Amino acid sequence: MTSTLTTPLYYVNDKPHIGSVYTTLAVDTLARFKRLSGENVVFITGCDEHGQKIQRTAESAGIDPQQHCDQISSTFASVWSQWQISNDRFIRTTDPRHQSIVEQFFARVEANGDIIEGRQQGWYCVACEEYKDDPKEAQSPHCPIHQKPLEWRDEANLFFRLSRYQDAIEKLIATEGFIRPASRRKEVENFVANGLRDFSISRRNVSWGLPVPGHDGHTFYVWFDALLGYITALLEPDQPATLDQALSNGWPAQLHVIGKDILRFHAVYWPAMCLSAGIDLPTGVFGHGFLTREGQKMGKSMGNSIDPTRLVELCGRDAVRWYLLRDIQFGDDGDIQQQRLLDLVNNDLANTIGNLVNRSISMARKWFEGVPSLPQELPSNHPLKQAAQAAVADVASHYQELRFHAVAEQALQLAIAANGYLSDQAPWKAIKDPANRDQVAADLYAVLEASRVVGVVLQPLLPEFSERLLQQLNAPSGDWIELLNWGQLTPGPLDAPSPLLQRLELEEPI
RNA sequence: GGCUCGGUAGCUCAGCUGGUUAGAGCACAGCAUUCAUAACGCUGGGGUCGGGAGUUCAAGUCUCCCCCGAGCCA
Repeated sequence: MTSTLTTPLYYVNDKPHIGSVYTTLAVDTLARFKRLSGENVVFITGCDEHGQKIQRTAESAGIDPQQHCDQISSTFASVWSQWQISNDRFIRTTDPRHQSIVEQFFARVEANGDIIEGRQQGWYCVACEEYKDDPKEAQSPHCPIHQKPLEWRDEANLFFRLSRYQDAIEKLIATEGFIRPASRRKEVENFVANGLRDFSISRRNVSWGLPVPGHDGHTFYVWFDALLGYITALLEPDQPATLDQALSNGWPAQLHVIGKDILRFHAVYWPAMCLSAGIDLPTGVFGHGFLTREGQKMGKSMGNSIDPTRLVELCGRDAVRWYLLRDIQFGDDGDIQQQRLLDLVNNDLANTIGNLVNRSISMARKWFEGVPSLPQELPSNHPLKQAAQAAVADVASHYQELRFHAVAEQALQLAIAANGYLSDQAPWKAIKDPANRDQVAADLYAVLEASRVVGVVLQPLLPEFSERLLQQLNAPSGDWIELLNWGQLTPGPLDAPSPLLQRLELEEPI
């Protein structure tokens, strides 16, 4: 059983922005969780490279569209590597194998009687690659999203008979858990309830796209082609580009994680296409929220975009992952505030968790040369054992449901409990009387063990930070689920600790 | 215009089916402490719960109207 997880295939219109990083970090965390839990994961990301918008962008830059795509998609690839994203695949829709998959898929849909010729008239936004609903007689209408003039189109196109799938789609989106978060389901339901209309899947006069077999002059509408990238991506590098081969490698996708703006494509159009082609439906779609920055939309025109590369250089991977996934409930919109980023990273990671590990190891080394051996087993109602059990409870389902903030909160609570326990027990005082040595040993063991559990819980979320933490504790490795259980640190020497995370100090804006 | 979701301390947000003096974290102030990354711990100030009306013994929590913000559809 393979868990196929996807980010969107990012449009190569421009370099990666923080929003793409956000989505990708979330899927990365989920993928890491699943791998640690023993699942076989295919984590797919990549780029969507066709369409008139790309064609025009390349033209205006005076380069060949392919060259443009090569440039931008290589930027995406290098950003993901910079962020140490654990994707298994990086698919580009200009991959020659993709064309073959699209053709086979289209043939099935056409054979099923779902392709008809029709005429599409209306105002079109090239930037959205979408027809808008402005009335025919509108005078120079503009796209509300892009603020650009709409173009009048009147062309014969191929249509996909989406309307035939009204009932099936209604049933699908009513399925518990198919659309997450649940709060976004209503929106799609309303849209579907208004009646599904056939939509055009081809364009004329767009050369930068895949030609539609048997229909001269048509290229596939970029969305039709792009969604199929999820399937092409399943092909191993050396496998023949057949639809059946790809599908056997992990289809259906378990979850498509996307921004809320493209929920409809994934929750309605895409499943209908799959139904038509007779292939299994993805089991879930998660539409997350949008990020603003200091209360403002980000964008080139605003001049307040966040460059992922600069961000990671200034703050580091751990800090950004922590901030984005712990402070913003995944699914909701969020606002990136620099001061808050600094406060949370410094408080939570450097002070609360980092310093906990640092002080605990220092004491353990000073008085016991490392993890103390226990004179007798800790009582089963030990406060830190209980705190650890609370921290671990539901951790798997929190990850499974993409409640990353809840995971973070639970880990943090355990670290806070451990710090509090140290204050209560004050081993630095107790140790002054040799009669207390056993008690101090037990206390330090408990605190070190609690720290270990914090590290294990956070592994999918903060892979590098957790790795350093567990290494400093000389913690055992093994089955992740097992490692969540209390009491696995073995007595033995420890090396001198070094801070897990330096406090961030930023003079300049990110 | 129809619909959806929000509006709770300076900032992020919790507050389930209505029930004692409305909570947490951050920020801020003070105390304490030295094992530790000027870290940890404790205490405190701070909110007419968007506005108004209503239902109720009792409303942040229910109903209606209005205002503001985000979004989907037309």
